[in-house]
Parts: sequence; structure tokens; C-alpha cells
Amino acid sequence: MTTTIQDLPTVYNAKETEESIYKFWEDNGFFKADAHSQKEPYSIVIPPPNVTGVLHMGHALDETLQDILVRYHRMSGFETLWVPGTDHAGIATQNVVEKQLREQGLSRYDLGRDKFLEKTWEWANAHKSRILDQCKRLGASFDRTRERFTFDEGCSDAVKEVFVRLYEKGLIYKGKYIVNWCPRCRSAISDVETEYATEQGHLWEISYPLKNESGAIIVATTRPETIFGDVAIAVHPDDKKYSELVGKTVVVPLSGREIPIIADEYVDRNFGTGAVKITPAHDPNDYEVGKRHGLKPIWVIDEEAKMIACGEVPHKYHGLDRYEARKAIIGDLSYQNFLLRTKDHEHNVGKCQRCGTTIEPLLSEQWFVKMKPLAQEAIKAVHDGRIKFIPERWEKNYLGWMENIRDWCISRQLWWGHQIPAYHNKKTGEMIVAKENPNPELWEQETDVLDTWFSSGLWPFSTMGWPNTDSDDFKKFYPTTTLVTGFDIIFFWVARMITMGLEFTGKAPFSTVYIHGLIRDEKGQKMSKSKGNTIDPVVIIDKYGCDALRFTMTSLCTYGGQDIKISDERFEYGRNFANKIWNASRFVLMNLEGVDNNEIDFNNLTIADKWILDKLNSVAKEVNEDIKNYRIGETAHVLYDFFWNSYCDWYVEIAKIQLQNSELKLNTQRVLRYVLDMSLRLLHPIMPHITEKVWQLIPKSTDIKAIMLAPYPVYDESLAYPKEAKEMELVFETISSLRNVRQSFNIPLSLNFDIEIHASADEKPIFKEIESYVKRMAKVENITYVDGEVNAKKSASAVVSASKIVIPLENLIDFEQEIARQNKKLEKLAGERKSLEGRINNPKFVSNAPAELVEQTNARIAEIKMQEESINELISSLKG
RNA sequence: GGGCGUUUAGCUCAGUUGGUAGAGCGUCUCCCUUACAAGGAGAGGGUCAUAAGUUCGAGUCUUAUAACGCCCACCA
Repeated sequence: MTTTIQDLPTVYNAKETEESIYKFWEDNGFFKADAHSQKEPYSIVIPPPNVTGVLHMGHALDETLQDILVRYHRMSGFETLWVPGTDHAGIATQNVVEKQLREQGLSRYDLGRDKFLEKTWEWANAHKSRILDQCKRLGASFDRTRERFTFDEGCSDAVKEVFVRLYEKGLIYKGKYIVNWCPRCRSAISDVETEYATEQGHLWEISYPLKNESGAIIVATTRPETIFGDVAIAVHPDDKKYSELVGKTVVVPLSGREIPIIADEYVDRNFGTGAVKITPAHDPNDYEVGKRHGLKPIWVIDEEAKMIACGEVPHKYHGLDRYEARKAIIGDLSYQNFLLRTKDHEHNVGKCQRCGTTIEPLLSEQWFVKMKPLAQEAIKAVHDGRIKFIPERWEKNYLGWMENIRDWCISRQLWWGHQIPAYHNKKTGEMIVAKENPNPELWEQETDVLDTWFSSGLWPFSTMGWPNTDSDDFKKFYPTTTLVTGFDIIFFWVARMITMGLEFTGKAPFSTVYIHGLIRDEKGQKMSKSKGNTIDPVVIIDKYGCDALRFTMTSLCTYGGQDIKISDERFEYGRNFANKIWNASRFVLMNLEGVDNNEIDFNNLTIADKWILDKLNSVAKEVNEDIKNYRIGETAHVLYDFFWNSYCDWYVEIAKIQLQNSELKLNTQRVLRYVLDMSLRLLHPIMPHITEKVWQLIPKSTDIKAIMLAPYPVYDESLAYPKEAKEMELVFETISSLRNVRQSFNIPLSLNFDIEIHASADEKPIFKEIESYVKRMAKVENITYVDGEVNAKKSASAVVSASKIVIPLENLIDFEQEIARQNKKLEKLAGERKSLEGRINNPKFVSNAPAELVEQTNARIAEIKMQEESINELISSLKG
């Protein structure tokens, strides 16, 4: 880089910098992890983004937090691996490709399985690289040489291995059960993929006449279209209203079929009429009731949610959509006087998570994983601390789900996904489960594919070479250290990774699950394409810069993991900070001319030098603790405050004074450089590009090639200067008070005034030491020290710590106003003193509170009293 | 029905061993002081949702209430 300092623009150009800096890192292979390193490992696997589309803000946050942890640990001496990759996202990807086809008037069936898969692979491949390229724009320091895909060869092998082993252990079975069926996706989906929405519906009361006698039983239902699948009417066994009817037979309206009245505890006597129609093929509860009573299910709705065109469904309803059928049946029931009443009824309806279609509970043959036996260890691992959640409250959520876990329906009637490794004998129909087809001439593979989460559940170890447990990566980097993700996929993904990891590797796949909030729009709504309220991270990066995006988002992360509301303008916060860093750096670089490569001369430090070094030191301490404890938002705030308010607003301003002093110049340059260097390192994990860019420009002697490889600053006891840090308060207070006076009386900056300091004995030497700062920063001409009585006549004045400062300004100040100003301060002090005195006068406080606090309180009261006295003295002197 | 979260300055939100409140933005005043107007300086602004309790002391702990939000369960 041949940029000279003078060439650096006054406004930070994020776009230019970020591109070249990322290239610099990548070209040098700095992200590549070494499996043979002796360093302690730190590893993260990326939650693989779906190949359905492009990166959204949620990814941007997730990737940023991971990158912060990765960069922090890399700088802190760990052998650090971040594995990138993407998820084939079975149902979601199939849906987007199908949608594309539909726009051309085609369905997947028009293409056929092979052609459709070819097309989907094209889509996936295109999006895979696009997504990871977008991650690069986020500054992600992942090891691209280890990029993986949940549907690549290695992952597929792991999937087959796991499936076969679970099957052989009896933990995978196939059978007919009621499942959540999405008629649009034409596939079963799992419980967690089913979301519930409250809908306004109806409760219809239908009369079922008794066979061979007068009378009827009245049944309440929300789903009259399943009437042809009724196999019984159930009432509660203790319901006296119906006790005489149990055992009798009724005739199903519109059908004529005869079904029994049975008694079952499941029925709620107080709901509806207390009598329920039982439709085992289309309702999970009814299925259980049917099983208990040995009733055979009757299918009346097909896989597309249309009335079945055969069997028990009368001809006129054949092929009708479920809702059309409902309308027709209600009409017919009403016409034939079977419909007695229609009531409004609010109920929850299951929806497909992926397409929003109302779920049709359907009895069908599916594959399941028995989760209960696997869950035990997954519960234990959290209880005994092998895995911990941050924030902790998610543990409870996870455990609650695990403890009540149900079997997992893993088969999907889709095309895009891992085909189930089960084979059917073409002649005998026999079925085997094996990793490979023993003989394709004889055996045909199961057409169902696996739930996409089945392969994501193996991600932490399938990416490390498993089932080959001797692979270098597996040995060095598994188990991973931290998993970073949002709470929305704890059940889908985190829980499954934990169960699978423990089952197949014997180890928890990660030790910490760091759960962050969800990104929402400025109104707190979830971002979604359909609402049109999404913010594209790439657009933000183009407009404000990647580091600005990262810093802003990081600063909004709270320890409690609250959701994060963002709007375009919020990123100005990070952009402004980046610009501040840029300009402060420019100032420092411009002033480093003539500086040597030597370290700071610690025997020749000014009070201000010591103060900033002390401050930097304590900031380093706090930042390390914050990151280790996942208080990453706090890290951002601490660094912002330090860099802007301490370094820029105070130290750089003081340095301008010291640089003009030939004795102090060189060491001031070194301190400026040192603090800048360390600040950049501290900030690097959050704002990688700008810190690298500036760091490369700093003249220094190190042979470390990049800031991203430089050691992360830690607390250093030899750099603690508590005494000077405290004494500097006098500088801040003095200058602030003088500025306040200037502002209060509209004294122009062009006018330098004189001051008289009535210093306490202790503070006098400090005042002398800091004179040059006060003069320049408060625009003071002369400072004189006055002992004895104060004469503040026609003056403004200020009480600073134990000293008094008088500013003779007889033509410029309004004395009434000055008295008012001082009185206001008195009021404030008196308020504080009274409340403190209240405490100290309470004997219980004195006896119960820590001695140190009592002492502090007394000291503060004494200080206030003294300051009150001083102010009173000043006021009377002013009047006199 | 069960669980969780939120309620603090006009707005958005921080505030972990309980010691009398902070930031950013916005507002008001002044300033283009040779790093930065995406900036500098100064100021104003809060009975920390409500009620009770524990404590010498509560934004912080306990209980209850209210409002809003989320998750789980799912009576047809």
C-alpha cells in the first residue's frame, strides 16, 4: 500500500477499504485453520443459511456475532476454525423452485423427478456461492477451504450412516400414524413445522338419527366434510344424558352407513353437545379413540385435501376440495334437516410453516425417530453443565421441550433431499435398510426423502469428517466451542444437534449455545418479504459500510438477548463511529512524523499519559470479560465510550498541547500511537476492516502481518495508574466549569480570560501540573494562585473539588444571573447532602451497612459541606 | 390452560453480587478552534408500569395487578 497520510480522505470510504482489506486477508490465507497446530482449538460451525434465497438481516447479525467470537479467539491465541456452509433446506428450496416452475405454468410432475432435481441443484449451486459471497461482504473470517453443504457427499454419507445405525438400534421405525400433512407441499411435516393460528370458524350441530327407532343424537363438529369418515359417535361414559344411548346404532346422514355410539373418557361433556363424531383417519384424537375401540379408519380426504373419489364418499362429492365439500355438505345437511344449529366458533388451525397452507391431519405411512431414549442424555448434558445456554432462560425452554418430546416424523414426500436409505425387493416386497443398494436390479430405493433438519442435526460432526473419527479436523476441532443462533430454531436444530451429537460422538457438539434476539423492523414486526419490511444487509453495507453495520447491530445486542429493532437510519450510529475512528487515526498518523519505533518511555509520562494508559488498561480488562461472558453489546459501548469520549475528546486534545512541547513530543507520539494501536486491536473483532486498514498505516516495528493476527490486549498491572487517573478528574472538572461559565455568559471563544485559583494545599501542585491543558482547552490567558480570602467581586466563579476558581469578568457577566447560577448549585448540593445525612443519621444504616460505605458517605457529606461553604463565600464576596 | 419476555428521559433502549439512574437519537444555546459539521462545547429532560412486602437502603429481590409481545399445549 502506497497511500500517504495526506491522501487519506477526510470522510472514511468504507466501500473501497472493505473490498481491498478482505482480499488482503483472503489472499494471505489468514482464515485457514491448522488442524496440526499445538494451540488450543476454538471452533464454530456456521448455522448454514438456506440456499433458498439471499442473506437477510438475521444472518447478518448471526454471522457478525460469530465473526466477533472467532476473531477475538484468533487474536487471543487459539487455533480458530469457523466452518462455512449452507443448507439444502429440503421443503423450502423445493417450494421456491416449484414456484418458479409455476410461473412458467409447470409443475414438478411435468418435469419428472430427475429433471426437477437437476433444476434444483442448479438453483442450490447458484445460491450457495452467492450466499457465502455475501458473507464475505460482512467480513466473515471463515475458512472457505472447508466449505460444506448439507447435501454434499460427506454430509450424505453421515446421514446414511446415522440412519442405518439408528434403525439397527431400533430407534427408527416405519408405520401408519396420523401426521401433519401439508396438502400443498404434498408431504408430511413434523410437529415443529406446524404452526397454529387462531381462526374464526363454525361449530355445526348435526343430528344423527338412531337406527330402527325414533330419536337422534346431536353431534357438534367443526369439520362436517369428514362425516363420511365417521366410524362412531363418542360420549363420555359418565354422561347421564347419553347413558341409555351407548351401544345403540346411528345412521350417518347423507351416507346411510351405520355406526355405533361408544363411550370414551376423551369426550368433554361440557363442550358442544357432549357427543363427538369419530373420524380416525383425519383427526389425531379420533385416531386414538378409534384404536381403543377397534374401529377401522375410513379415508375420505386425499393427499391434496380433496374428497376421495371412491369408497364411502358419495359420488356427488368426489374430487371436491375440502372447503367446497364442506359448503356442499352443510347445504345438503341443512336441506335434509340434519343441520340443527350453526354457531360461531374460534379455534386454532394448524398451518404449514413453509407455505401457510392449513394442515390436514392424515393417517399415513411414515418414518419416525424415537426421541425419548435419545432425549435422556440431551437433558442430562444440560443439567450437568456440559452444555450451557446464554441467556440461561433458554435452558428451561429447551428442557421443557425435551422432557415432553414426541417421536419425530422424518419422512417427507418430496424430491429434494436425502433419499431414505431403505430398499424394497421388487419381487418379494421385503425391505432392508443399508447405506448402499445391494443390487439395483432387484432392490428399489424408498422414494421418500428425509426432513432437512435430519442432516442439519449432524452438522457439527458431519462437517468435521465424521463418520471418520480419525480425520484431522474431527480430532482437533470437534466438539465445537460455541453455537450462535436465534431462539427460533432451538427445537428444530439445536435440540437435534445435541441429541445426535451425544448419540454418535459421545460428546456434546458444543459447550455453549449463545442465543441472540431476532431482528425486527422499527415497529417491532418480524421482517418478511410478504410484509415488504425487510432491510437488505447488502444495501446497508453499500450505504454505510460493513463495519458500521456490524458495530450498530452489535451495540444493540443486550445481555438478555432481546429482539433488535432496526431501521435504515440506525446505522448512522456505526457509520459516524467509523468516521470518528478514521479521523482520529488520520490525526495521529499525521503527527507521527519523526517518531521512532521504540516503546513508550514509562519514566517520562505526563499525568494525562498515565491517565489514558490506565483507562485503556481497564477497558481492555472489561472488554475481555465482556466477550468471554457474551456481553457483546456492552463491549461495543465500552469501546465507543473509551475511544470517542476519552481518547478523542480528551487525550487527543491534550496531546495537541504536549506535541508542541519539544520535551514531551516524542513520548506523546508514542503514547498516541500505542493507544491507537491497542484501541484498534480491541475494536477489531467488531469492526475488522477499518481497524486493519489503519493498523497497516501505523509505523511500527512488529513483523506481524495483520491486526487480525496481532495479540488481543489484556489487562497489564504495570500499566495501572490509579493515582493519576483520579487526579485527572481535576482537569476535566476545571475545564468543564470554565466552559460552563463561558457558555452561561456568552463569552466569545475569541476572548481569553484570566483566572485566579484558590487551591487547596493538596490540589495546588496538580493545578500547576495541568496549567497548560487548562489554558488551551478552556481558553485561559493567565492563571494566578491566590491564598487567603476570596475576592470574587464582579466575578464568575466555580468550585472545583476542594478548590475555588474565580474569573474576573466585570463587564461581561450579569451578577444576578451569576448569583442564581450559584444558588442552583447550592440547591443541588443541599439535596444530595440531605439525603445522605438522612442515611447517616439512621443508626441502623451505620450499624448494618459496610464500613467502607459509611466512610464514603461521611466523606461525601464533608465534601459537600465544604463546597457549600465555598459557594456561600463566593456569593457573599460577589455581593460585597 | 401452562411458560417466558417487556413496561426506565420526547423516541429507541442499556443498567448481574441491592448503595438513590445512563447512552444514542431528538430538543435548546454557542462554535466551520488547521483529525473529524458523519464534528466540537454547553444545557435541559426521568416519583425507573401500579400496589404491597423484604431491607438501614429497591430500577435491581419477593408477591400480586395491568398492558403489550412471544412460545408451548390443543376440547371435536
